[in-house]
Amino acid sequence: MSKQELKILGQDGDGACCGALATAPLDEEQAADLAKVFKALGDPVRLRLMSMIASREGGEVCVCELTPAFDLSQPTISHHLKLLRQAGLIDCERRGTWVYYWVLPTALDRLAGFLAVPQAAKASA
Amino acid sequence: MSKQELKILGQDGDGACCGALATAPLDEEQAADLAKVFKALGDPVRLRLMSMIASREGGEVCVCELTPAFDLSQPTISHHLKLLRQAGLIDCERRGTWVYYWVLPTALDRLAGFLAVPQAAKASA
DNA sequence: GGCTTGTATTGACGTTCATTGATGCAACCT
DNA sequence: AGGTTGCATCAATGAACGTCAATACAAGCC
Repeated sequence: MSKQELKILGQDGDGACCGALATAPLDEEQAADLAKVFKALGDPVRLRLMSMIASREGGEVCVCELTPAFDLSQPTISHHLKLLRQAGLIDCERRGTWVYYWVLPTALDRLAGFLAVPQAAKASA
Repeated sequence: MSKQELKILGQDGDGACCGALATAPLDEEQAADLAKVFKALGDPVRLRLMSMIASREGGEVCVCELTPAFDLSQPTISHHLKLLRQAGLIDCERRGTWVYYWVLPTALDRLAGFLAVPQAAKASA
């Protein structure tokens, strides 16, 4: 079910890490990859989808519970879920008739770590 | 110099806080406000600008140092800087002939805190 | 005052994106 | 098999976005 996802926010820690934003200037490739993830979060509908999935007890939500929460058509919700999945922020699995989505916590943590301003830089603020 | 900036990422801590994404579903207004900030980061040029400014010794960068780092026209860079400023991520000040930009660390920290998955939710992952 | 340099704003253009109705596919039910 | 429900894909449309050339504004210099 999980086809193409971005690898930047994967499990291993070779590339960008803690406070990378304020550590050194990003090169074009890093910036392009990260921009895709932030762009995925840069839409109110997708942010609400993320929070609805992330805040769910058990961590999984059926699409049938997400769609009626919006004044949008079902294809639109499906489209947004696809973008979030391609950004590597969520994943899904078909279980019988229904499809369940969950967030990838490591992706969120890595994004958070990327943004957090390192202590060293806080002095000169 | 600083006209309109988003207040979501301001100094005080009444609204969304640590791990808010995974704590409860966002309402439409919260989602719309936050989406603007993530959207501002959802462009490779703006991400590079952010990292160039944030990683700068002293925390300030003159526009005249930013513009030549890109294969883009000066108005385009100015446009991106304006968007970052309107998102509340950076601020600027004119000093004689030149304009200096710096990041607002609290904004980044609040974004990072918003994304970070709280410990409670990590168990069920 | 005029000239030059640094930065922001305007207006236009091409591309990307969000949204929809129609359609397709998968799984259940009888 | 036929019908129904849940979800994804397709094709089209209007809005938003990134970019630039031209222009305007601000500050220093002659």
